Amino acid sequence: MSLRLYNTLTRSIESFVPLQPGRVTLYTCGPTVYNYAHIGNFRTFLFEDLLRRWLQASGYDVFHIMNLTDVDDKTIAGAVAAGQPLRTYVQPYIDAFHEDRRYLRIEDASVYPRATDFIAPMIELVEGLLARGVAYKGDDGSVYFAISRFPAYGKLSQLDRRELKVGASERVSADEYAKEDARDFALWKAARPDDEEVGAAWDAPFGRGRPGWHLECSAMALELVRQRTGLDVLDIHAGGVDLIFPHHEDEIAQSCAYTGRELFARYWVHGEFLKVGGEKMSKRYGNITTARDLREDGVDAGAIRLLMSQVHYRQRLDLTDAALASAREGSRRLGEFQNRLLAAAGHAAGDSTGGADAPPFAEAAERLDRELTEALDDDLNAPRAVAALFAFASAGNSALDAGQAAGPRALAAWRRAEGVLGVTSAVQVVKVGTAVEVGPAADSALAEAPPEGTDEGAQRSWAVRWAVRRKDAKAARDYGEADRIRALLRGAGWEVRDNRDGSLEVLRAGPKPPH
RNA sequence: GGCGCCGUAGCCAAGUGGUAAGGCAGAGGUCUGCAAAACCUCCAUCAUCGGUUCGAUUCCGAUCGGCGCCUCCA
Repeated sequence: MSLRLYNTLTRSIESFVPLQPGRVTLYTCGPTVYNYAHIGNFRTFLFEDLLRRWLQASGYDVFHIMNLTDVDDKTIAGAVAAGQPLRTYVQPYIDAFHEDRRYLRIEDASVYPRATDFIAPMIELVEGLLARGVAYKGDDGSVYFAISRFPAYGKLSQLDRRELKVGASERVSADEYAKEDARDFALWKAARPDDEEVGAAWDAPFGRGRPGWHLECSAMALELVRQRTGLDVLDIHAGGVDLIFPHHEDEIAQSCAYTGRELFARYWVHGEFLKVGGEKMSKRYGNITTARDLREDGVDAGAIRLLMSQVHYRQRLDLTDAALASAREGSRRLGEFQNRLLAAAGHAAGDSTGGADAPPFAEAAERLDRELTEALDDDLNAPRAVAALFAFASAGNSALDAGQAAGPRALAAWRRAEGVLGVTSAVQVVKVGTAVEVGPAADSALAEAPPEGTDEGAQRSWAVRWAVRRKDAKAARDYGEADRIRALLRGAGWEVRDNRDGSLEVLRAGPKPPH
């Protein structure tokens, strides 16, 4: 059995077969960089990251394109308001996007094309459409796509089965009057003073202006895929469900009218929304949580990824404090297990048994491999994949408690699963007694409050020193003092743990320290 | 008005025509000076009402409730 995906184009689950064996071209609609992306946006990017990782884990060479929309109404409005050139205005948001996605462990796409770097291919595309007679120049100087001349229009969103509500859009833009049909969309927008002011206007044979939103994706996708594979059809195109109509529908119309192909992308996959308090997270509702908000709260990306992974990508997910807390705890547990497994398997590798897996581990590993594959191949059923990971952790903890040896087999299975899911929190464990971090100041005056700031080293040093004091108090059977110190550490987010072998450790679950 | 989605234990959630994964929380237990961690055990009949079926949570219909899209929108 291999990967099956729900294809919005056919509204059914299909076996995934790429155009070229072993290679996949994947295009995902990226952020419009006029602001910080919120985690609703990132839910989609996270689902695409899972798709990307699973394709790679399945052996495919994936060419992943994620565009950055740096020229549209919002970026231009922002640049005008800030009195900056478009490219200048947008740069901090591009940087922030990459920072946020790295925090969330979203793998690098192969390329991140910026719309303003692809003006030439866009102009070429518009010229092609004009030449084919499916585009026309309106009275306002803009160029529009004529839906009536592209019979396949509406296939993706099943427009033929719908009836557009009259006046569903409150906005009646000025260019309505320039179009032949109200549903026609702009390929190229005639330059306005604001566009000129921020450098968002380009000369073109059909008039000075700037690209329409839909055009950007078509032009960049076609250009990059042609460069890479020589083809003019994508394997997979992904995005959020709200892009199905009109964005993706319009991309299909432009691209197919231009290439003459029946398909622009062979598989269209769409992720559902993230909701907050029952409502869609949207800048419009003002219920935004950004990735950086969560990071500042000390949330490990593993917890966020777990939260998202516990709900299927085609199912809406409601973000609540309880759900996040639940995911943090689960992710922490996985992190603790990972620490144990790594230590055990690392130790086993050097011992006389040759590092072989004890039967319970060999069995658990085989099962995890199988269940992970079954789950993810089944339209990326991450909830089931995560369940398999938890089952492995439970079995592994149990086996470790029983003194069973973990070896390379168990380690490989864990790494494969966690490598795709990335749902484990980093749990810092510092063994106390090694004196490595204690230093000469161990018995000098030590502040009861943890050090200010985010210096991990200072935090850890502080915790270790107190832990050493507690160790001494405990050795002296001064349990009152030992308990007081534990409470002190707990208040700063550290837990003290006495192990069975008499060793002592302090640990904390949190975001990965900056690297 | 059109198209569509959802309603599973305290919370989140997967799934199946033959009596329901997983996570969090909770209860009891093992271990521990006390904890923490880990492990073990316990904790649902799947919104309501009809229908089809030997049998439905799983198919069909209706009802109630929540939500999304219909050219800004991940």
